[in-house]
Amino acid sequence: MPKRDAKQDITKAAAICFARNGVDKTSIDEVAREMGASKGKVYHWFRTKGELLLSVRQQSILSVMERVKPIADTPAPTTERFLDMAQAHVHGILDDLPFHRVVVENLRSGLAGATTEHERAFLTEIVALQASYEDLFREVISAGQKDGSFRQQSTSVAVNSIIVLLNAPIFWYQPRPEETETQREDIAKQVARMALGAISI
Amino acid sequence: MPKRDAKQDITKAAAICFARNGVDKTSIDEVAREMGASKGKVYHWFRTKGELLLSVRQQSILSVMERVKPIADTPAPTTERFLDMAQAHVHGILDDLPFHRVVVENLRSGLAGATTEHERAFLTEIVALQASYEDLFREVISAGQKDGSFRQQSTSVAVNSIIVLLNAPIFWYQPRPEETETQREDIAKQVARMALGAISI
Amino acid sequence: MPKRDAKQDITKAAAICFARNGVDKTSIDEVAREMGASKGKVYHWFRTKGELLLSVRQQSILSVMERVKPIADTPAPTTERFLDMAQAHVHGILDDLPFHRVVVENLRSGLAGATTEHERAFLTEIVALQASYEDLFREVISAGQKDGSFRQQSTSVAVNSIIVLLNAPIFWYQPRPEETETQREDIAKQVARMALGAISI
Amino acid sequence: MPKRDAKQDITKAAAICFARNGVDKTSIDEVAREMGASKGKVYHWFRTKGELLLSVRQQSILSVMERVKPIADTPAPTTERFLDMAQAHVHGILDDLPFHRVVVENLRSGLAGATTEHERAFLTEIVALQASYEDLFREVISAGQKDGSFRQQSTSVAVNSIIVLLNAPIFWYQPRPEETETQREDIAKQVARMALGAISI
DNA sequence: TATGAATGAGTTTTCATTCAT
DNA sequence: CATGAATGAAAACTCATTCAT
Repeated sequence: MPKRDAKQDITKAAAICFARNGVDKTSIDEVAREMGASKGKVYHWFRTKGELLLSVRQQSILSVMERVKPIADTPAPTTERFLDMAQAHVHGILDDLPFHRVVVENLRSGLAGATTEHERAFLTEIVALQASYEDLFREVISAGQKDGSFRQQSTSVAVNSIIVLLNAPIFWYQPRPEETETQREDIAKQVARMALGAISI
Repeated sequence: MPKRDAKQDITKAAAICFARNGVDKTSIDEVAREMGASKGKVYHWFRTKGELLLSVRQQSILSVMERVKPIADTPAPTTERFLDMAQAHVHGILDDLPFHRVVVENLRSGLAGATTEHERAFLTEIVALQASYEDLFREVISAGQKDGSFRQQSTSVAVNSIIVLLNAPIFWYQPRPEETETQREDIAKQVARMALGAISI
Repeated sequence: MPKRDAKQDITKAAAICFARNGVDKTSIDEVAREMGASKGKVYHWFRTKGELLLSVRQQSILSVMERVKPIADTPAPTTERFLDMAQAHVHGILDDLPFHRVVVENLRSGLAGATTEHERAFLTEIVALQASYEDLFREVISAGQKDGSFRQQSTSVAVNSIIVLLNAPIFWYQPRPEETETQREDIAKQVARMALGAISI
Repeated sequence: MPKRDAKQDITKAAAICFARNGVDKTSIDEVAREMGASKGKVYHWFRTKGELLLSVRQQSILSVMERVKPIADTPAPTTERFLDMAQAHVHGILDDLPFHRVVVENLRSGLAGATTEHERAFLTEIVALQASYEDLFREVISAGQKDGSFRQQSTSVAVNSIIVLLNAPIFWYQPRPEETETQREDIAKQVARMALGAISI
């Protein structure tokens, strides 16, 4: 099995378990059981539990970025561009809810718990990744403020708050068996529209 | 010492510890040490660690409600009323940051981990309290939608999202020693203004 | 409330709790709750939990002795006397099952756990009481061996074994709501008859 | 090390400790220390302390059964067969006294304390094993009642009482350093003889 | 006499991590 | 690469006991 696959399988299993019971109530044994392997396999690919959590976080950022970056690179007008980016973000959240829930619930423990040299290096990398993701929004908002589409205000506060707002469904969305696709579409549209309103003049 | 005092002292110590290291990384021993008492005292007043967390959550809701309710009861126009409520909420969050951080980071564990009969009863009570707090916002938003101040959209999604947005500083605000008061004022104003924009026409 | 009553009430509550969940799984709090009092009351009358267990044991011996001694003092022929004593013993066991169960299940812990000076003194007293009870059977068996009614064999082994046999219902008798009186009568008769057979020629 | 060995080693160490101080006064740490291993090892093989106790009980039944079953399968006349079975049972008890003491002292706690799903399943298995052992005596006693060797009486009461009687040495036999073998022989003979008398015409 | 708050030692259990195979 | 036995450091929780009221 190539390196990538093994690591991704484990990361996915970890995300599922972490989302189900919380990081601290999930044992490595449980993660292994989730993917039908033994504890040893997990430790073969990840040195510590913290590294596993960081891996989940990395995946979470990458998966949303994959959707948002292409739109950010578009030359569309700021308002339209922002709206599309926001909607793509919410869609990404809704499509992979457990993954993102884990991350949001463990932002701080990620910062505090990185004890190993290895972990710290990994964390630095992820923080940079997160920053580069936030920059996508920083840029479009900044541009909108310059061209008069968006209100003049602290860009930092705006960017941070907007991202929290776009993550909001994490806290209250309960996937239902029926008509999920349309529902998600509606939620994504509404939340993105609210985000636009939050920064518009 | 009357019942209230002991329980409140313990709850406060717990909030401090939970905020510092996270709930799972905090031992009951540490909570006891924080208030210069013995582990036994904590267990005399709270049967489980989960009950202690619920107590923190209860205080958190009550303290914000105390600030917001009087404004909600005001006959001011919806837009103005909403803006003031929102600002009061953010202010409450910023003034007691650690307390509220604990709660937001552990919303789901509160739901999943309530194993004891006692805990479940307590949780039900708190869920009702939280619902009654959210109703303050539900009502003003609903009123604004009727009188044409606010956009027509799902009220549930709007209320839930707005509350997450007002909680946003939890995720990024770092209190600094200097000029905190003005800073907070500015942040509260800006976030409240963004919230208003998020629902306005 | 006179001394006797308080101590007896507590002893009875303790016996009930001990029989229900075992001595070690019963807290003093539970004993207090059983009689609608507070932990402090128990500790006012008994210095340690071990003393409480000894008190249960004392009551157990006294209550059976009360039934058996009058018969032992009778001048009836050995065979008849033994049979009546045995039957009275079994009856006593069945009438106060929980009490006696506790004692039998904790014979050794009574010996090992007596740590306090006070407890040791109490234990000595109870061991003497138990010995004097066993003597009732020792005497009748001994007499029967001399007059040719009972088999010649080690009297110690005989006495010890007979008493265990007479206690046997402790291990398997389950009181049922219906027709208990006749049932008990039958069991007492049969077990007593078996005991007689065990020592007869 | 094969599975069997580890589990058996732990069970044996547990039996020794339980017999020495009682189940409740024995910590898992002590069991581990007894066999020069770590607490973790015990928990690797047994999920709970209760399961460990059940394992001791299982061994206890199996070891006596091993001695008695071959005799029960013999075509000897009922009286002789019963006497030999009884003697074998007492011998088994005396040879492994601590083991059997543990079991008898904790018969009920085994029933009440089985909380885990796993434990309940194990308990069911053991109850069946115990029943099959008792059946050996039920059958010979029943046969003796039919062929006129034994008194007509409730077979259940007889079987239960006889087994308690055969276990009696548990309560009073103190192994001494000198001349143990002959002593045991005598005790086994006498107790078996008493048991026979208890059911004979 | 009785109460119940407080203590702190002790117990079971869990789990990340290591390592021989 | 993968397994799973073994370790040992926590951590939650219990409870006998004390003591001020």
